[in-house]
Amino acid sequence: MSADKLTVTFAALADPTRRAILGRLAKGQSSVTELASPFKMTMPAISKHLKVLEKAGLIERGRDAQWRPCRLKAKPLEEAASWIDQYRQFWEESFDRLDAYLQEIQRKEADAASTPPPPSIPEIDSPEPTDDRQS
Amino acid sequence: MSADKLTVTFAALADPTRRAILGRLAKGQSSVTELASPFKMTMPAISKHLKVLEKAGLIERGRDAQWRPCRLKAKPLEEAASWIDQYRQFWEESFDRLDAYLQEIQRKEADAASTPPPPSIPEIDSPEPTDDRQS
DNA sequence: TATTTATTTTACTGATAGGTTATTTAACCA
DNA sequence: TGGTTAAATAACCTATCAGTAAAATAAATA
Repeated sequence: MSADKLTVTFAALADPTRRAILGRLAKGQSSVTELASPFKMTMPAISKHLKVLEKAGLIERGRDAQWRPCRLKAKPLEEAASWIDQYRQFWEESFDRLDAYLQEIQRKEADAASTPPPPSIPEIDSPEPTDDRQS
Repeated sequence: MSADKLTVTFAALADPTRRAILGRLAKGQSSVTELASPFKMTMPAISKHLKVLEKAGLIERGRDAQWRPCRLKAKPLEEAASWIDQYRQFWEESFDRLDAYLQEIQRKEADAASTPPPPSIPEIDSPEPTDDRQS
């Protein structure tokens, strides 16, 4: 139980309905019915989506009489953003060329066998090789 | 078929094994066997993860004799990063207080009924209310 | 050509995700 | 109190996911 936070966060974001709900909540808190209105799905379906978002810490639910106002809690997005940001260099143009070059070097060295890895490839804080699998 | 790119990207990232694979590839291209080595799972499992990453455009596979070297292609991460970045204001401290204030205002106005939405809440480019559901 | 190495594909399994309808809970209102 | 509105829960269905073992494919090598 309890996969790591990044997994839960990304999984929550991997659904267009849930992303749209977050988009709506960015404009201010909202009731469940109001959140549901743009969608062609039933309330229980929305309720489930909200539960996923809540478990990911992306929303918080209060109580106002019979309404359960939802509020955006963007903190987990910070973690997600900074994980992704590790890779920024890889999508920036200038790096792409350097990358291609370094990888070519690396391939040749591998062929020639031995010799330590190329000079100083911008090294990424290896996202834990995750011996973490589910039983 | 073909859910939108963000969905596919986030879904690909919502797995620690796949994130670790990307982490490994950030250090340079790698064969499948090499990628598999840190994990306690079988080759076909890794092969499937690679297929998910490939379909998300996060890796590219070449051919070098019997090896299929994988390379990181970080472009989709850019899109993901900029989607998340819409919410940056919401996790930054200074905004949290403003947000709480604006949401309180908004709640009171809702109670009083009528009157258009509060002044100019930092508005987010509403991530499509996604009539997009799967058939 | 036969064998080995690297990888993918196939066929299967159990668990989970996303949706539904029907029912229940909670709070307000007449 | 009884009725209405808001939302959550339960029970169910189907599709997809993450893994497996076994077989097939592809290329190098003896």
